[in-house]
Amino acid sequence: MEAVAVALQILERDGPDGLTMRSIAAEMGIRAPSLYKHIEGKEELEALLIADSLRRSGKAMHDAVASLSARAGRRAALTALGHAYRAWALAHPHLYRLATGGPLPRERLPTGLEAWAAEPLVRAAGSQERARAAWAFAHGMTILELDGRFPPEADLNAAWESGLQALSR
Amino acid sequence: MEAVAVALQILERDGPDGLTMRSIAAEMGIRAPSLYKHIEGKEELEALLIADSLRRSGKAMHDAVASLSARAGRRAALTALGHAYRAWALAHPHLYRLATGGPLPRERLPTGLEAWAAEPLVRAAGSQERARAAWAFAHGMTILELDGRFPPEADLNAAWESGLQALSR
DNA sequence: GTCTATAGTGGGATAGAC
DNA sequence: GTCTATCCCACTATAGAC
Repeated sequence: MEAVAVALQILERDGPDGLTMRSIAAEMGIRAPSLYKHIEGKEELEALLIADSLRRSGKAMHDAVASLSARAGRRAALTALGHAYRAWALAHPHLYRLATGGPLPRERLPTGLEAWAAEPLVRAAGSQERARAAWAFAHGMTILELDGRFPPEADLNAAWESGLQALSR
Repeated sequence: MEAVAVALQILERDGPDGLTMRSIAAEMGIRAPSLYKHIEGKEELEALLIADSLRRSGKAMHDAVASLSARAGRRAALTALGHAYRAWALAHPHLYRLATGGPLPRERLPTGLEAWAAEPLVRAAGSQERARAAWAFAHGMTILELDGRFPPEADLNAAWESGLQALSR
C-alpha cells in the first residue's frame, strides 16, 4: 500500500493530529526517514490528499446532478447538490476539513481539478455570484456542523432547507 | 499589561503560530513558567480570547442593528449585519479564526454570552432556521475569503449581495 | 510572583552506510 | 529503498529555591 493511501486511512481514523510522517511510515512497516524516498515532504503529502478529496467529492457532485431528470429546475439541482455535499463531508470529516481549511496549494494541484469539482454547482446556480453564495452557505453549514457549533437542539435539516430554498430563487 | 491583553496583541500581530506561552511571557518581561501563576494553561487562555472575541464582535452586531431606523425591514437589517460581520472579521482575522474554528469551549465561557452575540441575527432573520442559514452563509463567505479560497478575480461584494438578498426574503 | 532548571513530548527532516 | 543515528525545532508543564 503506498504512502497516500496509508495517509488517507490514518487521517480518517485518527484525525489530523494522528497523521505524522512517523505514523505513516510505521503503518507501512518502514522507518520515517525512508518515507522521504517516496514523498517529498509533508506539504507534498497534504497536497496529494487534497487532490484526492477534490476528485472524490467532485465526483459526488457530478453524480448528484447527473441523476436528475432533464426538466429538473434550479431548486431541484441545488437541493441535490446540497444534500450530496453535506453527506460527503459528514462521511469524510477529517479529509473535508483538510481540503477546505486554509489556503489551497494551487501550484501543487492538477490543472483544472478545482474548476471541474466546482462545475456542477456553477451550472446549477446559474451565475458565478450565486454559485459562490451557495458554496459559502454549504461550506458554512457543513463546517459549523462538523465543529459542533450549532446548539445540540438545532434542526439542521430545517436550516439547510431554508437556505437552499432561498438561494435557489 | 496582563496576560490576555498581551496574548491578543501577539495573536493579531503574529498569528496563531506565534502565540505560545513563551512568547506571551517574553512580551510581559517574565519567564514562561511564571505565566502559570497568572493563567491556568493554554486552553484557559484561548477560552478567554474567544470570550473577548464574542464580546467585541457581538457588540459590533448590536451596534449595526441599533443604528437602523425603526421602519427598516428584514433586508436592511440582514445587509447591515452582513457588512458588519465581514468587516469585523477582516479587521481581526486571527481572532476570528480562533473564535470560529473548532468546537466552542462552552464550559469555559460566561453564561449567556454566546446567545447574546447571536441575538441581533436571530431577531433580524425572523426564525432560528433562517438565522442559522444566514450565519452559515456569512461564516462561509468570511472564512473562505480569509483562507483565500475564492479565485482572485471573484467579485465577493456581488456574492455577498446575492446571498443576503436571497436569504432576506 | 518570580526565578532556574528540567522533565517530557512531539514533530519534520537529513547524512551516510548498506 | 532501507536502515541507524541524529539534529533541529517547538511546545506545555512542574519542582523547588528565592
